[in-house]
Amino acid sequence: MTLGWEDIRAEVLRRIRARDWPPGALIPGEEALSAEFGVARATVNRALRELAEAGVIERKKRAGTRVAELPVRRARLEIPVIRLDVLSRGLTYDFDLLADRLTAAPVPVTARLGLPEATRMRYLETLHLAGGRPYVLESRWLNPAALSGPPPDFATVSANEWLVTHISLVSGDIAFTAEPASAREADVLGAAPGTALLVAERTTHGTAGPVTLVRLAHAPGHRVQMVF
Amino acid sequence: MTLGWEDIRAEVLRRIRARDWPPGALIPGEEALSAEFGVARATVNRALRELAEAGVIERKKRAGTRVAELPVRRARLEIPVIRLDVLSRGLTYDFDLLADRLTAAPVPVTARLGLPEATRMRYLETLHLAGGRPYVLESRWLNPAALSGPPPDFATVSANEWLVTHISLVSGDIAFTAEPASAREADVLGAAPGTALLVAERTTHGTAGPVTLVRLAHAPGHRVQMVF
DNA sequence: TTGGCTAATATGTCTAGACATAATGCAAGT
DNA sequence: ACTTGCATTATGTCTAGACATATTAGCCAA
Repeated sequence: MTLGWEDIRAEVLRRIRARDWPPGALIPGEEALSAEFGVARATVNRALRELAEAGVIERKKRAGTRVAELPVRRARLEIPVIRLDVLSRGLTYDFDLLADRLTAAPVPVTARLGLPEATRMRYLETLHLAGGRPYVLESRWLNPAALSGPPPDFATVSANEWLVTHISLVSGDIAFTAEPASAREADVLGAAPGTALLVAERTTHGTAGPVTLVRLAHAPGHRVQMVF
Repeated sequence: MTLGWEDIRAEVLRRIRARDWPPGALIPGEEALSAEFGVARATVNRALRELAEAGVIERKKRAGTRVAELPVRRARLEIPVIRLDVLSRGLTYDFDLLADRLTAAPVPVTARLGLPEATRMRYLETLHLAGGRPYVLESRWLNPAALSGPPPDFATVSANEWLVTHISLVSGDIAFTAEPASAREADVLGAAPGTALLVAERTTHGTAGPVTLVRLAHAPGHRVQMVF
């Protein structure tokens, strides 16, 4: 039975955990390890590259590979389209378009997207329903200039879903916060004002500039789950 | 100038964005692409593997590679040790050990960790301070049986930090929720009761079984930021 | 001492070819 | 019609060797 890159990864990880190679230590080079395990250097490279991506080791050319002092845990969040998120919980999905207008965006919005002040943007407010009950209130500012084709009727296709497949997204970020429900949010989500809501704020940038800033106010009790 | 795997990845991504290869479509095999681009198949493989990890395409043996219908965005959350998190914000770090006792863990705790009811566990309550002000309240249930060596004095080294370097973590999960501050949390964090708090709940499992369940109640206004 | 050049070195990537593995579809037998 | 088994095929991985690139240590000169 010959060794694969996953075996190499496992063995290196074991030695790190066992403190054969303590935090901060320099571990043997790829050449040495490939000789020891009897595999090609590419195989060792693959194993070590994965460990570096996982934050367990740090690699630098010429300087070699060392065990990370304080391993940074990395968890992956999968951000599905809201419709699929709801369906995967075994609930029926539906949504209501509450607002759709073209106005000058407020300063905090343009600032976060890096657009000139008072840029005219499309404001969309969508209430996503799971099993007939409010699930998420989506408040979205959309930069019309960043769209390649004409947008559809957002009362038929949710903005959330259309954008995923029609925007050449390049980069973005998400932030989670806990906020008290505003009067409007409380009303729409069917909760008491001031209730603790999990809020996700996302900005996305495409090839044609900043695309959208969206605020997702989740119904009380919502959990965002991640695995690592 | 010869092409590298990042060039291949970029070109494939461009064609997907440009809808040359629309969602759901089968794209040419590695052999065909390597011929087209004039690179080795391994290079194409590396490029496509990265795209698959990013959720842009889906690969199956024999069935080939197709463009994902609904690309699932994947964001990565880096979970640093709280001390480093605070320091990286330019604030001084400190912590207080508020509680440390050995008791029978309540059912919800043992259930989530998959331990027998009423297992005796160590309960640790740590208040992390940033710039002298409350930052996070850490409430941790620790399974003594899952520790390989003897734990240190948690009044000197925070449990948060010691565990990272001394546990062979295998898997775990995190969930974020928004919750109103309990009387105790409000008191400790210096907020009004009922204030919306961002709460992170983590379970971790090591090679020697379930290790710990921790609840991090963040001070009001806390943001958890992720990039993708 | 300081600055900059150079050579050594570990990782990063590529190639060409090979075998392994999984999933599919077809064919044969019940 | 239904199942079983086999050949096919695309991806997954490995090898051995090569060249590229970043970084460091050491040396030399100002």
